[in-house]
Amino acid sequence: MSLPVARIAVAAATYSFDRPFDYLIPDEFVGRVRPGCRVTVPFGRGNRPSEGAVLAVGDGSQREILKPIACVMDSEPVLSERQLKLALFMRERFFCTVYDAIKAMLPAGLWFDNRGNRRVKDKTVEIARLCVSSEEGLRIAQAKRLRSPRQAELLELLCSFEALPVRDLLNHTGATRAVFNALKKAELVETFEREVFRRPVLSNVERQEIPVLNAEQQKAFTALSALAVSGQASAALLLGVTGSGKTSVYVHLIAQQLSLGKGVILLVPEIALTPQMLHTFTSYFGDEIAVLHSSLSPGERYDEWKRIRSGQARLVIGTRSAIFAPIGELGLVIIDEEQEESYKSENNPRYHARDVAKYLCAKSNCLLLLGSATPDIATRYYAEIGRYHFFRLDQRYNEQALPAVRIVDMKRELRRGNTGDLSSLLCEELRENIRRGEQSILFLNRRGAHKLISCGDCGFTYKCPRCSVSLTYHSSNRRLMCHYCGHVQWVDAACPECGGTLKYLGTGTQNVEAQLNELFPGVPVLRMDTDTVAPAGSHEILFDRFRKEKIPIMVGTQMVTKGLNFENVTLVGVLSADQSLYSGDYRAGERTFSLITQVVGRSGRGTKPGRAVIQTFTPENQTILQAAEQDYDAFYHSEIELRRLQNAPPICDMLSITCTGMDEDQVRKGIHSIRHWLEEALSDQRGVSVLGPAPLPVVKVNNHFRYRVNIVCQANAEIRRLLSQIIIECGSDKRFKGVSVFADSDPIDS
DNA sequence: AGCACGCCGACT
DNA sequence: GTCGGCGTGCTC
Repeated sequence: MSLPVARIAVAAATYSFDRPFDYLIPDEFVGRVRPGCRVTVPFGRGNRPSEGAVLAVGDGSQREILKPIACVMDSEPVLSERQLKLALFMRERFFCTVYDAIKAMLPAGLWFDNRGNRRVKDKTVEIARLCVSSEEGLRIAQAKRLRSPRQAELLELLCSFEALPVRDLLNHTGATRAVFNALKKAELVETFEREVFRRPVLSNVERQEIPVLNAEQQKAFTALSALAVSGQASAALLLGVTGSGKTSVYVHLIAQQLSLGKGVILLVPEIALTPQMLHTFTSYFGDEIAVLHSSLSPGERYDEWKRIRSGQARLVIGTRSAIFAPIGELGLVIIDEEQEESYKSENNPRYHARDVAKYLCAKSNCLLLLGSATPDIATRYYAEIGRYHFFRLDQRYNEQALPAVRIVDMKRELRRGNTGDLSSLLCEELRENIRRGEQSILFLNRRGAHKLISCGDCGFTYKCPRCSVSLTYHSSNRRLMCHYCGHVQWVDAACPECGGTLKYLGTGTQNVEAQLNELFPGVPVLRMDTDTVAPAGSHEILFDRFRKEKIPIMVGTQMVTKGLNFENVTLVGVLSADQSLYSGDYRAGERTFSLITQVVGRSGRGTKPGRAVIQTFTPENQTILQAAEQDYDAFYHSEIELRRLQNAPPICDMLSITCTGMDEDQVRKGIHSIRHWLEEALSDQRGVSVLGPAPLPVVKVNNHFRYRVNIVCQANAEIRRLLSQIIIECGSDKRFKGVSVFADSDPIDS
């Protein structure tokens, strides 16, 4: 005698004991409990109820004493077999529980509140329909005309349609609900509920033919489409300079997959998901599109998810988590601007959408297309060594001149007695722009919250003797520190190279605003930084004001680098190009390059030519020169050499273990013992080195201190298992009380 | 994590 | 005698 048993991933399990648990399927649930359904089960000694997801169903022997499933949350599976496998993969890859992975895959609207109601209800409309034939209906309407003209009118209208939403019916006739109810009572009409979707996308967009490709685009498309229809898994990089029309190639590939009956996911960074962009895609693909991004309401998100799952929408456009869209038969995944850091999740599960996409494309035997003008160094490297196919679009059509870029040596400014943040050249240019009624954007590079120390005379900066990354200054202990290996040293009284004065760099937007007010009294300045854009969506309002009110100057951090086109902006100033260059991270150069190229690209988007001024203490720095020239190829080649020297990704992989907790001392002790474990376990491994521990660039967040060790290695299953084991052991070690531990691959410092 | 079980000290 | 302190171990 065997019993029906379900294997379940339980929400209450923590990473240290996350494994499938077997539960009995009670008779009344047999058939309803299927893989991919969520259930609730009693868990632990106290049998407290916990959510879970059914991974498999099967038979168990009777001898086992299993607890029974308490209830079934879904009448239909909400996860496909593929998604269940993906969740298991994510556990191995991203050091999270299976249920963590599952939660990331499903829309929040699928959960219940504490009263047991679904938080987001299926939205329906009430539809009216005739109970009699339309001829019959018209006759009755005629007969009723004198006695009840409103009813007659309503009835007549309904006769010319099959069925009509009650609301529309009443709106058109101006009748009240009572009139309609009378008809219903007379059994002339009936109503039923029809499910509708809350669509975030604009409907009534005029359809448009997909764009014609030029010769270069056509060549890339031909090669890519051959890969896409080959029935084999592949990955490709499409390196297309700005204005080369990558999107047109995407559109053709998408159209091809849709015509083959396959689904497509197009991932974009948050900022790229603008109404204009959606409008364009809607004009090509109409209702086939579903949109998924963070500012949808739970209802909208849930409905888009259902439209995808039912196959009504087969083109998904969305941000990071859209990679989990429940597409039946996946034919293609495109990641646009693939170097964007927003594709990596900063909290549990710490997945990178690109890794998930790789997995899915491999399992679905389809093409993963990574597109960018400035790809991630790692992606470009893989393309270069043949791991990815590599295609380029080098022609810029609708030719727009690149902004004229000038680099200002801030050391010289300092020598000339200008101690402010604005060079004399930039001031002149600003004045000129104000005079002409054109707008300017000043970008303040504040990446890396800590200060950088640089020589005001020769531009010297401190480098770690072991890691060849810059050291950052910690005002708390007044020492320099390396964020990879934890190396610490004192600051010299004078520049060790030339004996000049050491300068502490790092300014805020308020500071710059004050300087601008002094220089240009009465000229309005708009400030954009994390402080001024606290409420969600408010930066759109600020951008809008900037555009409409033609405010002469905008000063901002990160968010001004991306975003929309401002026709009237003809001057861009980068105030502290160095700041991110010496942030003490192996990605510093990459980040600086893309930051500068992006911000320079904000200038001269309209008909007037643009100018850019880059202020730096190291005007001879190669990365800054390459960014000013917008020479991505040159940058790639020098950067990859540097990575080779540093033995940094993509030459090697980087894994990390991080400890966080309220008690800094405990966290430090914890991370040190982790370092010792790692060293011991990896001592016999060649080509593996353990760096750190070191504090994160911002050591304390929400009263939690954060310290990290980095493991430079060739990441394989064995090393991942070791990390997993270490995290698990920390969970049951009393020295780690109050300290939480997590692992991450290729962490982004923040 | 969260809960029960168990083995010691203070107390009506 | 027992009530409750926290340390220990397990979760189908």
